[in-house]
Amino acid sequence: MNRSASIKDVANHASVAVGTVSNVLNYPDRVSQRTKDRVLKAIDELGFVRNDAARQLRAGHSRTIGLIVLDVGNPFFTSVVRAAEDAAALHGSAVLLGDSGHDAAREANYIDLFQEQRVQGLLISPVGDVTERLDLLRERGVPTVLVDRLADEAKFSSVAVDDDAGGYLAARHLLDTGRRRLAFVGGPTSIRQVADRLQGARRAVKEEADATLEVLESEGQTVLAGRSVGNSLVERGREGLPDGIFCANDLLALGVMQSLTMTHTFRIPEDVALIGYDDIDFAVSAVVPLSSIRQPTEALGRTAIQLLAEEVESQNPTHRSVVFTPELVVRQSTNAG
Amino acid sequence: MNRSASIKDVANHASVAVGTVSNVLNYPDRVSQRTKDRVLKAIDELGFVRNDAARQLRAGHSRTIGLIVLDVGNPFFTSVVRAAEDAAALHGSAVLLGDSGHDAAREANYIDLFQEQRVQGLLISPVGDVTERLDLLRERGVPTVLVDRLADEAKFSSVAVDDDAGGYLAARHLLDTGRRRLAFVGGPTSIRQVADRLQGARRAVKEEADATLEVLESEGQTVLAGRSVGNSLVERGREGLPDGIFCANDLLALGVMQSLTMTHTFRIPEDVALIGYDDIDFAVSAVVPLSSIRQPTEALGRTAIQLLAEEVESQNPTHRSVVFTPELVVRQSTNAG
DNA sequence: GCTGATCTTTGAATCGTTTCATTGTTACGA
DNA sequence: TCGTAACAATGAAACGATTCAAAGATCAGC
Repeated sequence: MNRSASIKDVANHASVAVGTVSNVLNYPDRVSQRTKDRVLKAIDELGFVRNDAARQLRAGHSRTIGLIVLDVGNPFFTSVVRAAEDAAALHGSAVLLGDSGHDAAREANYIDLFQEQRVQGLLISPVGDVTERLDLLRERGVPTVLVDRLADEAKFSSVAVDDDAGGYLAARHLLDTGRRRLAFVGGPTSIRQVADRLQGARRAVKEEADATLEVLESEGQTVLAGRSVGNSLVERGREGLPDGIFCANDLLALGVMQSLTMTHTFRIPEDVALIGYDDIDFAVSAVVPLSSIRQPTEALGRTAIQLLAEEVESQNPTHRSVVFTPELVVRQSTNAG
Repeated sequence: MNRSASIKDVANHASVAVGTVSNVLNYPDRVSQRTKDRVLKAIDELGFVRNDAARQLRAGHSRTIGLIVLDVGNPFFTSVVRAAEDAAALHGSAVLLGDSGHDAAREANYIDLFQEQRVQGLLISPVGDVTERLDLLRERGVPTVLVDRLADEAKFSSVAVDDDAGGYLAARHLLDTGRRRLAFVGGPTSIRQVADRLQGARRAVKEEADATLEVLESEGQTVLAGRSVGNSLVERGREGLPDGIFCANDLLALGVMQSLTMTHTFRIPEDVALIGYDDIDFAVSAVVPLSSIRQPTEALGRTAIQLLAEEVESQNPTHRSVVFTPELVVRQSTNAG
């Protein structure tokens, strides 16, 4: 590969000054039509592509935003990424995406890389407890917005979804459709999301004097864990069965559904209503389409970019936390009609 | 945010020349311990972070590789991305990830962005037929490797998985376990992957004189499409049923499984064996754990980086195509034992 | 104390773009 | 024809890191 054409080559080829070429690219109105045509022709003939490194060096900052997520494979983050990219594009910025895969070392790598790239700012869904690394960013003056994690407003802006409200929504829906013997499936409760969703469910159940909530702790958040809980329910027989089950995520719910429908002793939703959380793609195509709680991922991504833009523009560092309320999606698994 | 510290600031602060600071960063052995300590202390105190734009401008190229995939949410690509990132890290390069979402405009945006960033090279899983855009890259001399798509070796290197071999593997497995009345579920056959997998299956069936292969075209590649095909099978009753079903992907297979297990008239694998393709996470946690064909995504990502490295280093453009053979994963859905 | 070899450090030049003060050109009314 | 706006085009300086020839320091050996 030959060294690619520079603005100087274009200038020579079009017999103009380098400044003129730059003007064609950045302030086309300042240049006469004749000259513009000549320059554009030269650009085309030489296959000139702007060298962003030089531009950025001169400008002192890039036109990119760093986004580090825990797992790009997770539909939640995929959707956030999409929305962030689109929102950033409106600001004329591009998003550099990093996937930490829940690994602190990878995360640190990306943070360093993005700092060297002089990103305008950073959106990050941090791994574990990373106050040190983040404090360093703050000292360096890199505008940062935490995604899907609440932050000390004195330190960072953040966007998150209210899991307590989501839990309330799910349980309230079960109660509203006449269920009274509720069960919560999820675990371990050391995970904040699980704990919050349970807490929200408890809040709803307290509103009905005759309603109860049983907690069935699961081993993780997988289909298999759900099936295992489901099997233990099946063994109880018809009498002991709850009439409404709220699972901390859709995978668990699908597992529970597998157990209950396999045995054909219980019908969903007639005998037991079932609701999950996250509204993954599979929810709609389950054997019985699964009701769920949908998180406003697009709004999350869009707002994250907006908060970041605010941080970038404002001089004095005032931070905001935006908390979104999730949304109930009713499908057949809770809807006898 | 104050302008961040430059190498010159560090040099002043440590009372050395800028060249010395650069040496500390790039050739620590050339610098005496005393000086190194002073410089490192200054770097620390000033919170200096290399400006990659300046470094890259001087170097003439970046240390990044562009990777554009069709859908980061797709586990196939997620895994390829992981492997590519790890392999690139060994070469001292970072990966810039772009998600085209099957959208040609987004893809074009990323191609332009990455060119302006002067990436060392590009890995791309292109949207549709994009010979024009790619030819432009070739003219510009941007080393490019196609991922998951065979390329004219005169033009590009590429890595791909042999779908014909995968189809053969799946059908051969059904035949090897005694099935003779096979069915292929997939569609539309205009999708290359679907056509190739079918072709491979046909090849295997031809090897057994008494075996037949019926093609059941599906409306797309989703769970619902699979269920719809499954339902039509159930309606046929026991007599007309195939005894081995190969689905062009796991989603279809899960849909077929839903139909067959719901009705409890047919048992998997005793009455019908079922095998999918892709080995998605859900395959193992299906009601009946699903046999599948696993694609060697890690090898794909790793090799793509390697081919790219070859292109970058060699002067004359000789291209290679590497085709991987997928792997059979046997689970309960085809295994009566 | 001197020589020559080895090890350190220096600082100007360079990469490609943008900026902006300056110069050059054009057009038009007086 | 001249003066003067308004508009176009120019090109040197700057951004921050790396490179490398050259200068400076150090030290062993005599």
